[in-house]
Amino acid sequence: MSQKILLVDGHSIANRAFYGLPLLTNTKGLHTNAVLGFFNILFRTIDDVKPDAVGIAFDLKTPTFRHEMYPEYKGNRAGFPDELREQIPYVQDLLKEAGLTLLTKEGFEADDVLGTISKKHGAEGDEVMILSGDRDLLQLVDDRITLLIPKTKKGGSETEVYHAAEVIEKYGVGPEGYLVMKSLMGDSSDNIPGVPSIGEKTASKIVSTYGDLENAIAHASEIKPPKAGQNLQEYQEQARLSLILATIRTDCPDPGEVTPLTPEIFHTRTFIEGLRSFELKSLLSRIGTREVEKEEPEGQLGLDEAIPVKTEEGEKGPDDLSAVRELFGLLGGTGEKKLALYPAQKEDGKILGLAFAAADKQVYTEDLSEASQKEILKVLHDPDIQKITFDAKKIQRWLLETGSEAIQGPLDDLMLASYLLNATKGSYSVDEVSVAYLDQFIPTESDLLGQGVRKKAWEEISGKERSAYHRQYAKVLLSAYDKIRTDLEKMGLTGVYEEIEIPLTEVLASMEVNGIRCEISILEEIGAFLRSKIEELQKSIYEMADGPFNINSTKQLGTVLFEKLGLPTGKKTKSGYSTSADVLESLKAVHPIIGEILMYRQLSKLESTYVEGLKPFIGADGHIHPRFQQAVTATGRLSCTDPNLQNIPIREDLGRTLRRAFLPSGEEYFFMDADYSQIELRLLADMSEDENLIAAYVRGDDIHRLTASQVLHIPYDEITPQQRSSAKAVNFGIIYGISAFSLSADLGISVQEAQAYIDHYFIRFPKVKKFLDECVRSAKETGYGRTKFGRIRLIEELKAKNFVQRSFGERVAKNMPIQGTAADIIKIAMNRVYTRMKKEGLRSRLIVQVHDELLIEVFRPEKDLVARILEEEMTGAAKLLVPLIVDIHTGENWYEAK
DNA sequence: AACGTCACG
DNA sequence: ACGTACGTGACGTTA
Repeated sequence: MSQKILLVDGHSIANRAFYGLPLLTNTKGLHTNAVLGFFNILFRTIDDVKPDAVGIAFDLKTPTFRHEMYPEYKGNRAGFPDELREQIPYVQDLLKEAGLTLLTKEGFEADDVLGTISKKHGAEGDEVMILSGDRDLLQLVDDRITLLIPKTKKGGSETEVYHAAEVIEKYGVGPEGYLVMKSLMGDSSDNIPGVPSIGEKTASKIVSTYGDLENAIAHASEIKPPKAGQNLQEYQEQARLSLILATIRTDCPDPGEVTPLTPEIFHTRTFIEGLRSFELKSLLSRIGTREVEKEEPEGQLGLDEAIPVKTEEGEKGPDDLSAVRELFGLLGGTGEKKLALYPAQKEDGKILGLAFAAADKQVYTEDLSEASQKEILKVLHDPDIQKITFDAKKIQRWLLETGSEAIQGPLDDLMLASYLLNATKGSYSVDEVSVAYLDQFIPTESDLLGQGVRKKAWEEISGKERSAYHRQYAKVLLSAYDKIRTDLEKMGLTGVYEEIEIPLTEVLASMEVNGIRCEISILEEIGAFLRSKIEELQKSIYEMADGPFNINSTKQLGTVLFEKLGLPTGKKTKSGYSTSADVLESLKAVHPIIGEILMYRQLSKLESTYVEGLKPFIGADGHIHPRFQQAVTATGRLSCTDPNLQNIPIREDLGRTLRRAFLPSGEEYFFMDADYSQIELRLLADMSEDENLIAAYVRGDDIHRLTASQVLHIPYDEITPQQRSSAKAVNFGIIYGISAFSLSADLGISVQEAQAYIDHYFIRFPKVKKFLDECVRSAKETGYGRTKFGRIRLIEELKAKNFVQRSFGERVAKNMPIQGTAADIIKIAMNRVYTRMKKEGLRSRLIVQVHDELLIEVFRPEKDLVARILEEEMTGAAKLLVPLIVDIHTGENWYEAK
């Protein structure tokens, strides 16, 4: 039986790997780039080649027969840098732990071992691939042996493949000829002497003309250029020696055996633990990759029982509906009623299929016909069945879009659970849950589909693979559920999870499905105006700059302003002069071009981001359907993308007019906008229990005026607008974890003056100081900050030795409880408002949230009722020591409603 | 892909 | 004595 054999030149690949990646260090301080790169190249090649057996050869430290013949051999090799040398044993240990036998031979080099084994297998009719970064091995290539050279280009995952044809193409000679070439050219890295004045070109010509070395020596006098021929004559002994040194031996005694690539290889416990201890996470997830491509994935994937489904034409099996019914049947009776579900999602966001897991069974179906959906809905609406999901909003959207009710009964979302457990990760995936809770490595989506431009659609891989992947994900959810709930409980997060995040999934889904109407003609109108202004400004700027340049390029702009026009430079950035608005603002008086540039910037921002940027998001229904992301921010806020509707201009008049393009979906509706008044400062008062602040809010004072009065010792009624505005900056600063330096920059005063403000503030509001200090102290003790409702944020930076990082951690520890509590409160309010409007059967609906503000599309007859609901549910969302005030505005568009 | 910039709370 | 506000997302340029 002919086999495919992969042979690897260990040192050479480690060397390639080392230089292909930056010098990475894990948390234990060990360098890992060569280890990571080595296995990346190895796994990639195994994926490509799919060999039956693998052999990896290494050099030994002991001298070889070549050293005995020629003591200078490899004499001037600089050797590996220490950072690489120390990684070689790690690579070797990991390979051994993976179950491979390393191939080495006293007195020989790895090349000789590879040569011997490859020729042996070639002779037996096997197909041999040699993986090396060293072109010396080209001499081994024949019709059964191929050389693979991984390219070192950064991030490149390409491999050069050398059959005999490619060798001839590239060097003009065959594999044996390449060896002769080398003995003529020499090789400085191995200190093979060669013949002076013969380089690659001449060597190639000589070899293609005369074939072997002896024939070339015999005809040395004919060789052109004559100098080369003369030298060959003169240095013929040296050439003969070079030939012997360069010749890879194919007759090593007992070179060892290749290891068959059984499913166990690379899947041993010790190997996986080894990778984990090196913190090579990307490799861990890669391991699953090859598993799923195996013939029978089920067993290895740990799927207990796979019910075959008709995921593609021609594949026979019981029809999906009965398979789904069979699985749902397990949920009856008195047993555990837990159902995990995981959707397959197309690129356009549509649901392609659904995987379910219950008890020990999983099914995957792409039959979303009415009959099938009916069956599924029965379960999703069953109040006795526990639904376990990952990103429940996705399912909720699907239900709402198809005109069904959202999920009813107990619902779990392990994405949200993971987010609550560590909000600083930014992205969450089932494969991570699998590793963290089940110690099992499963393929990621990009393992199956690839990434970037080469990313495939689900439809492009086999139905079998789609099914296996999604069933496995559903199974992981079911298996990890108990453990993750235990963790939530342990961290005191059950409340936020059950009361806030889970119910919010339906609210957000409904907001996304509804979307907000955006009138493209209004956008266009503003766009046309902006473009004409931008053109004028551009002209004027070019004139003042004495020539055109790209104003959008900070680099070119910097050159024009600070070199050509010689304006005084302000801050610097990594790559040159800063041209940010605050720098330019300070130069406004120096040169008239500055004002024009600031205006140009402002207008281009509006044009590119808010006119052209929004247009593509307006759907066929005239609505924008953004995504409200629930598991992104570190503090518990929502984020909004595709597009971001949380940063539509409002501060400047011109930008604000863009809000006129946002309209209610029909004549019978208008907008109502409700925002919390100073919610963060009120929370500071509440959480610090500072009597002074609380009293001010209870009295209904203007808080900034009060702050100014107290800090400056000036009567409340005598505060100037200037003083009030400074106090406002101080108040904001407090929430952000103030420093005198930043406050001074913000207010344009000296650091000493700023420090005096801060000192006075804390004398006047001592409990605030105490509260902020306590936030830092407890965060240092526990490792996280916590909101009033229990949400946490891990703050690793507090442990940092580095002052800058640690200071950042301290500011975060002060800010997160406040910002996060405000986020909790508005989420609670959203749930309450949504539930109430739904219960009372209103046609009005929540459409956008902007951190402390809710935008509602109100059905005209429901005006008073909605205003009352908003007021009651928002102010009632939290019981504080100060009143929670909501301001409500109405209008025919978003501009008017603020 | 990273950077600089700027829109929002 | 360190460099500095907290939280986001999107755009255009440059590497």
